[in-house]
Amino acid sequence: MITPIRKEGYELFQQGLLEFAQLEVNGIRIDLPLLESTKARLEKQIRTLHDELQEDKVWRLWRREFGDKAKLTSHRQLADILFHKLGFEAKSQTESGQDSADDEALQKIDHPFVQKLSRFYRYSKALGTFLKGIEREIAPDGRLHPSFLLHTARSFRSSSAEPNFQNFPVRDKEISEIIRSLVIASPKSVLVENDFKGIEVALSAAYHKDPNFISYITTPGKDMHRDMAAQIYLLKPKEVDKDIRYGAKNRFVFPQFYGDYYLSCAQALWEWIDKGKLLGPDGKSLFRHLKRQGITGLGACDPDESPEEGTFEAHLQEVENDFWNNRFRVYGKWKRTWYDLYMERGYFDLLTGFRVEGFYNRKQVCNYPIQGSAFHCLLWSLIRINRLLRKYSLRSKVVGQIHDSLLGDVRIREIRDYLEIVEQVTTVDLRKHYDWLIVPPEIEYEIAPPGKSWFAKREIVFKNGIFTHPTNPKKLTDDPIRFAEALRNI
DNA sequence: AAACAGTGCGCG
DNA sequence: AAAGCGCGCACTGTTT
Repeated sequence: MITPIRKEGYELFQQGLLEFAQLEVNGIRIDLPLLESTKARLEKQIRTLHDELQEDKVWRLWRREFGDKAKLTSHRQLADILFHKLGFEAKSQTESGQDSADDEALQKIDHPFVQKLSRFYRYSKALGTFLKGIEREIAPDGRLHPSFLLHTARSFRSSSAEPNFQNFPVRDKEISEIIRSLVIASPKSVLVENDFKGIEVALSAAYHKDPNFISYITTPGKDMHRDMAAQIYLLKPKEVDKDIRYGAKNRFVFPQFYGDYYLSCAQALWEWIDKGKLLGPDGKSLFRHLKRQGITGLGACDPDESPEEGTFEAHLQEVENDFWNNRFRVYGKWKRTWYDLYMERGYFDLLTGFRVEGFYNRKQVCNYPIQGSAFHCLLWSLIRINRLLRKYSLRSKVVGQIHDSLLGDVRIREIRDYLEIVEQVTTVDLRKHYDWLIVPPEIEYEIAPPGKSWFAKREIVFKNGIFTHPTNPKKLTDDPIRFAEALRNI
């Protein structure tokens, strides 16, 4: 049960709904000829893979087992073939205790049929969910009009449907190119994406106010992911490279913030040494370095046994303990008292003007305020940006929203005006409005060159009306048309 | 035919 | 004490 406890929360959602409706009306332009050709190409690739798979002897076994009911797309059948007929060892189970045949499991099986099947599933997902979803939902104006909703997410964020615009592929570069290349700008326009930088981290700080945490975020040169990487992999901070830092950030720090625990982190971080091809200070495998530091192996990672000394899992237990009780002890204490207060009162309040009542577990109680009000910063900004776009009669439109980012379909002549509005609202007005935002919000700028798709977006730097290259501090230009031309060369 | 549970996978 | 949080959508296989 969500209730706005203050007029502010009520107005945020009421006005937010109106602006979401505006986004839905604006719609996202789709490259229709490319959609048709991409679909045909992908269908052919999938057919080929399907035919090749059906020539494999594993498929003959599969047919023998399931007869006419045999289907390459049945994970239930696949699990039976892999783990009961072919004798591969199942390494993970589903929630109901069945052997899991998801991609993580498939990647652990070194077999040509299984690896081809994994590719078949990847392409099938791109076609079935995304290409067909886009095709089905395209309106007569050649645009997608996804719905953006405020009444479905339990965490007080938004959701998107018909199609879900918030899960278009981005991490898998090959699939991302297939799908995001279809999203294009209107005539005389470019696509502009603005992401809040670390807005959930900023909200987290606003709730717990941990001084060390805040110092990490606001002090130039300080870097919590680098320091955690050093502690986790027993390195000096300056020995931490990009890949090592990436692993610490995404396999320890963020999972810990959301309530993960050392055993699952230890396994993920250990696996990353191999996957990320991590190297120690001597340029040889990081495994070797850890061994020299007295870490003999990962450990059994059995939740019922306490970790054996000298294992990576034992080390991670110490790292986790230090993380919550020393490094970020104020944050750790906030988690405990925040939950205790909820248990006592039966509700918790968000900084953005909502009261949350009902049954929630410890993690939900600690995560919802952060996730929810981080999104509310985006929502508040959207309302304000749309009003200013109308006030100045600009023809540029916001066309999509993904929790902490906005997608604009921006007239080339208006690029500078649009970005100035975004900058003013997200970094100045927002901070003034939510005075509890003790970490100043920052916004990032990505633009697709004229004539290019969403996939081709490039990061640029924009400050005080001037566009610059992200690495080369040389001023690009302050003229939007010349700037748009210059974008082609970034 | 429609509804449902289970599994899997895309995103922040 | 338990062991990341939040969404929407496709597909299988069963039940209504």
